[in-house]
Amino acid sequence: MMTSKGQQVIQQWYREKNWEQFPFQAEMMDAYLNGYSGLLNAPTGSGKTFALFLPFLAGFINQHPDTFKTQQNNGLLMLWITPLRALTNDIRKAMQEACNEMGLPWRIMTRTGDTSAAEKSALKKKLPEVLLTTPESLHLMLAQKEYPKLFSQLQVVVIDEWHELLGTKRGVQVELGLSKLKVLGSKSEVLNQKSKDLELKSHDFPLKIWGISATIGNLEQAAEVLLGNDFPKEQIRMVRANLEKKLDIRSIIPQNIENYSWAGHIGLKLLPEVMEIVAKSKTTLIFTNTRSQSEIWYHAILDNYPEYAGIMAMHHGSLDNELRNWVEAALHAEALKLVVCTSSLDLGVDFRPVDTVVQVGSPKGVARFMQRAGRSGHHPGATSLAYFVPTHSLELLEGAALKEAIKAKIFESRDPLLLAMDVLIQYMVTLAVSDGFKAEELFSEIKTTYAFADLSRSEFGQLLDFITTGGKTLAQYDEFLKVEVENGLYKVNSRRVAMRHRLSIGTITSELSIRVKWLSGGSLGTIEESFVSKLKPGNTFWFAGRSLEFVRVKEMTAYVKKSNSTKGIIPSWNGGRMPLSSQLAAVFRLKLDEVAHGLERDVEVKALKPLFDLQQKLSHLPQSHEFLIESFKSKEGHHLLFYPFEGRLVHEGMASLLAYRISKIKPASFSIAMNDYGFELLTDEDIPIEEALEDSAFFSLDNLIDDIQHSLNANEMARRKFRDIAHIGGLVFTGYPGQQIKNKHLQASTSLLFEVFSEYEPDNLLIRQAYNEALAFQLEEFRLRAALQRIQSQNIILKVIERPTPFAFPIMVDSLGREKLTTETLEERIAKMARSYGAEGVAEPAERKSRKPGITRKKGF
DNA sequence: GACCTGCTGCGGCTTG
Repeated sequence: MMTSKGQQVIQQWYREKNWEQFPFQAEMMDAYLNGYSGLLNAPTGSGKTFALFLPFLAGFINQHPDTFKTQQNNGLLMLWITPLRALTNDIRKAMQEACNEMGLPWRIMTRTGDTSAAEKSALKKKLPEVLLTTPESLHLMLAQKEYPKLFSQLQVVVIDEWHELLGTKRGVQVELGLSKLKVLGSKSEVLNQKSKDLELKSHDFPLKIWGISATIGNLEQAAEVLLGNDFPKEQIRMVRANLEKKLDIRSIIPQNIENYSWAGHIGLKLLPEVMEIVAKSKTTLIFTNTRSQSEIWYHAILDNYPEYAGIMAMHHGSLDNELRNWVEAALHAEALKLVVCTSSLDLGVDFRPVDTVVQVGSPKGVARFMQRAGRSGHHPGATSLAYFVPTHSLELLEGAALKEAIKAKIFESRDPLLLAMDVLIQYMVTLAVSDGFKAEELFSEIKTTYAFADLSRSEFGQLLDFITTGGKTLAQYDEFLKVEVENGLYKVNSRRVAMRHRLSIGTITSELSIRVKWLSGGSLGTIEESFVSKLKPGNTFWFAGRSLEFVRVKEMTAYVKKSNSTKGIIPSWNGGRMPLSSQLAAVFRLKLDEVAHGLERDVEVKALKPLFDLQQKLSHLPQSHEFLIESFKSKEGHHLLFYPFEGRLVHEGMASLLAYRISKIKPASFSIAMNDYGFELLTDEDIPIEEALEDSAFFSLDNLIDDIQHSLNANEMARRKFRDIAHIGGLVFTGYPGQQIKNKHLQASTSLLFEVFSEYEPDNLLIRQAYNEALAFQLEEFRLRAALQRIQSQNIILKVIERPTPFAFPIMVDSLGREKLTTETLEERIAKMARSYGAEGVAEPAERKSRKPGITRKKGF
């Protein structure tokens, strides 16, 4: 094959930079120059930015072989979208340097929330050749008058980190944005072709769209979603980097498994073992699952290993940005030996000096663990070293499952969202705010997206009604009449409506948080309203790794001063709940089956032998064709324990469902507890479980939805989902920047809307969406069905047990957490419970306790 | 207002 001028220039420039090291770069160049769009599957640190930027440059040079060094442009040629504004600056710098070195007089700019007003207006006057932006900022651009001009010269759009967006509403927003760019881009290219007679190989979609994605279970589908339904299949390419990353994963095995905790999730008992690893490593990242767990670990290390003061830092999403940036910079500068963090450090730039990663507690998913493990040994060819620290005994088996899954290359999928009406409504108003839209034109554009392929014309009609007249229900309220129709053009004429809309573009909603500031000025981060409300002036709490005395709260800010107290509570945040992924759960069940068959391949399984022996002795070790139920009586009542090993969300739904089905035989009220492995039904009456099991309907899928509606407070679940939907759909205004409307008011108004719709317009599309979201995300209906189906084909083993088994114990401890009034720490209560049940293997508060800091894992006082 | 272990991410500054 002839190499074009563009390729020669690029190759010459890139030669010193190890082009040959990444063979996929050549394949990418070829795909791009031949007019393909598609998906590049490459991890961070593989030069993926250049893999797309350089082919684009080569294409440009080919179009202007003699003049490219002087070629002036009057428009945007490349749009680069990333989910993280922090990434835009690094990418911009790298691109700009490349252009400078090649003598190309180009400007690379960013447009995000961080871009100054001056820069934004500069952008409006003269567009750069390359613009780096976020999905939200793209939509803000679409909300500008005469936005088509911005994109009239556009040749390629790159969606970086597509796997992070796919499966979220931000992803849907990207799909909608692309459907518009495709129309604008193709129109302009047709013009270009006529006037300049460009020689392009493909003409249907001259706008190229490329996604960059880490490995996920559904890459092919990821490409489909990105490109939409109308993209010609023969114009799509998948380029795979196929860079094998060597991983060395080791579980930390508690020395005496019989004395290791059966329950719990903090894992501090293994602190000495972890610190041994830290001491031997150059730089270590300790990943925890929650922000409060990071604080707890940081505090414990500082207390027990004071020599780490100054060379250790913490990083999580509620810490001030300035602090987080400092930590990242210090990591790069190799000034830190240890960072305790959450997944906030998952993203972003690579941390080259890191040689060891420690994961405390189950990462709950294969991909998440891979990504974290990959943070260490960040040189091409280097081996990543990651340790898994179980926080309770049985979790050790997850370590074995993780290794197995990684070996078998099992990855989670990101399921694309369908028919997110709230996002669509927002988009429609966005277009109405700028130049307005024609209904039929827009409908056909929207139909090209994967998300709205099944949108019916009548549903679209309902949405049009909704934004123009408020729909059936809200027609009397001016507040909701946003869009007007003039000669078939849907337009927003009110400046107030337009501005409010621009203020609320985006799909990320969050709880109102309180900023924590020193009395002397300077911000530490944010904590939640509910936590602050429990503080009294003079109280001490630990946050951002410091002991703080609460002074007062004023205008959404909690003022604090330094405290010398070594005791204090640690805030916890209400974040998302991460159930065990279905892929990891499946491998976990596989491991359990091996255990039941007496196979002891893994060190983890060997170590757990005493625990499994006890489980077998007291009850049973289920094989893969068996389903274990344990029945047990105590002074609290009748306990039933079920073990689907399917993740806690599914267990929550299944527990309510089965409780409901039992109560049809004999009325009773149940209390429910669950973890990722199973769930417990507890009632003070005798449960007719044998009778229930004889009925084939017990685990049946028949009447599933109906029974779920009866057994769970489906209304309440939908009402909670509706709150976010109402925000995104623009039904409530969250206030001007800096003066947010009180949470309680918003709560009340979305709740009211939910009721009004439910009563007068039950077929309302947003209400329907709320129920669907509750079913899909809260209940994981799909997994619930699959689990029920599996159980139906299994042999049910019902064991009457004398006392809690190793499987049962952690679940029953879980239910302790819900008791409202107690002054004991969880640890004390576990110990007490262990004594009262005579359960073996439950550690008394260990001898290490004297070294431990005065942390109680309690919320509030 | 509910959650009780629970991550991450963006954007906007003027009307009525």
